[in-house]
Amino acid sequence: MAKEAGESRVRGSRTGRPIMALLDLLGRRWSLRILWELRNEPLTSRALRAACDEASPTVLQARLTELREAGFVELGEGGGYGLTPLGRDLRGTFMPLHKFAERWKKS
Amino acid sequence: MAKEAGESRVRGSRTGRPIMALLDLLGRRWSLRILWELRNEPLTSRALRAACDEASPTVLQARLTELREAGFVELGEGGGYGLTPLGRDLRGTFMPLHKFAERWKKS
DNA sequence: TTTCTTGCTACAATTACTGTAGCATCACGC
DNA sequence: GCGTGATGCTACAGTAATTGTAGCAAGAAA
Repeated sequence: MAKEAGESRVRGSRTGRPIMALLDLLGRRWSLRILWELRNEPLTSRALRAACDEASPTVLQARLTELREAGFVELGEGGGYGLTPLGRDLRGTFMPLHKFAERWKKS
Repeated sequence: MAKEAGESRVRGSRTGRPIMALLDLLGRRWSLRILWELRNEPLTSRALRAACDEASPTVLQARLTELREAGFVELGEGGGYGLTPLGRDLRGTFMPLHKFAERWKKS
């Protein structure tokens, strides 16, 4: 699907603004969750699926492909999905969501 | 759908962990985009729709309802949707996405 | 009372996702 | 070599979510 960062056939905005492409990609089902579950260590496709409440392998596979094409996730040589340096960069930007979620719970 | 923060019938995880509920809510189509478009000022439902590339009012309305129930968005008295204090708090946590998106584009 | 704009809904068509099953490949123990 | 188990990944029918278009009721002007 998306082939290069910030361009290409992205649902919604086609203005080329990378933030739109990013919001679109992250707004697909399981995208955020996958990045979240990979935040600490790489996981095999099956471990990842278990972490994602046994979500359908069909979507997970689709999301993983998209996230790989986006350059956020990679498949290690010995198997197992992990974050790329760029993916770790992205992780850094939404790790604060964790603390926000706690604040949210209290409201 | 969701009625209170961090609980209730949330797709995916039912562990009660608020981060899961948050990732699920934000992972629905147009959720992130709506919050993004409201980041600066309140918008009327129609202005919001225009900002969201004329997305279907059906989904937008559904997302707005969910985001309102989550306490992130509110409908002002004179009309127009805006972020609540909690919503502005949330906005703060993913505003860095903008800069990340720029870095991403360059990769 | 006509003409806006507002928030919001109906509904059929289309797309996305789910759940289950299973394949091909590789490494291991034997 | 032959089973056993794990890996990444795919097929496919059923279900749920989203799209696109049209339109409604209420309020504010004019």
